[in-house]
Amino acid sequence: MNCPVAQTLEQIGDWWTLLIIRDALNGVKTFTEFQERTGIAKNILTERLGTLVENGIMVREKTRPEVNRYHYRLTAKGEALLPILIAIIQWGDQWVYGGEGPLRIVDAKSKETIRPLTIQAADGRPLSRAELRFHPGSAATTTA
Amino acid sequence: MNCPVAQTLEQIGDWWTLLIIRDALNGVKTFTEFQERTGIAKNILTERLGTLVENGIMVREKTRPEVNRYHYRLTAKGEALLPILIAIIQWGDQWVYGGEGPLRIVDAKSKETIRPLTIQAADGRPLSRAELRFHPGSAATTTA
DNA sequence: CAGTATCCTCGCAGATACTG
DNA sequence: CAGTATCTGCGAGGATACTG
Repeated sequence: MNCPVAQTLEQIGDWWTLLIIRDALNGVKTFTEFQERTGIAKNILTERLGTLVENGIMVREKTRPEVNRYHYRLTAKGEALLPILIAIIQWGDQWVYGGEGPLRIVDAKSKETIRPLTIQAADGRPLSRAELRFHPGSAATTTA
Repeated sequence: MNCPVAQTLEQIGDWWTLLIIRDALNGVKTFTEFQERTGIAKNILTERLGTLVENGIMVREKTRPEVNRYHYRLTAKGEALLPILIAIIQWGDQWVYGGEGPLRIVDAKSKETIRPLTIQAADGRPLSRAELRFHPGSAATTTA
């Protein structure tokens, strides 16, 4: 499917994959720590991490040259997933937890909760749903 | 899992579900049109639409009182998924298509492409990844 | 610790046929 | 048109045991 939604889902659309990325953004680095936090089976975790590395979303690095310990770290492509995660967290917080969710994302300095993501025109003006269009083809996002 | 990411994925984390929402945001309304656009099997589509309605993301309405034709429409909860979709589209466009993707999201008035989503502090100042913290527990997004 | 290597199952997706 | 109903498979995901 020639659609950025489908293509993105191809790389991160899997349940476990997004949870791995969530944990990575929270500073998790090692295989075992990912495994304990997500509760995923080891073979599945191996495969998911492998795919993430293949897709250039994470890299696998030795912690020290002579020991078999590894860190998984997000690449720039992986870090760029942050807005997706934020959007997901904010939606879940509002619509599942009614604004009282267990997780806040805060400004490190002021400790204040960050704003809901807003959609902005090229000049910075906020746009509502109705002011947006998908191109090309008003109802032709999709497929081929 | 008591985590807004997991909870959100519970409701929209499925491959087909997000594609349905993508199409709904593009104005698709009827069962058959969803089916043709996504290529999903009918029984699966039935189930997915049913779940979306159960979860309050879409509603099913008769087009006219006496005929068995229906429209599926996004609720406010469903429309609120827009930032997630936008974030996904923008990521796919940049990191899969290298900025030359097949889909642009434009300001209906000016026809200009909208900005990449930015993360903002309470005062509107844009925040980088490093300036964010997840609370509570620096590395404790997660679970229970 | 950081994985492989197997085995097993069950549930989801697909296909097809049918209905108001 | 807008679905239900049924069958069927296959493959992702889990559990467990093993390894450098």
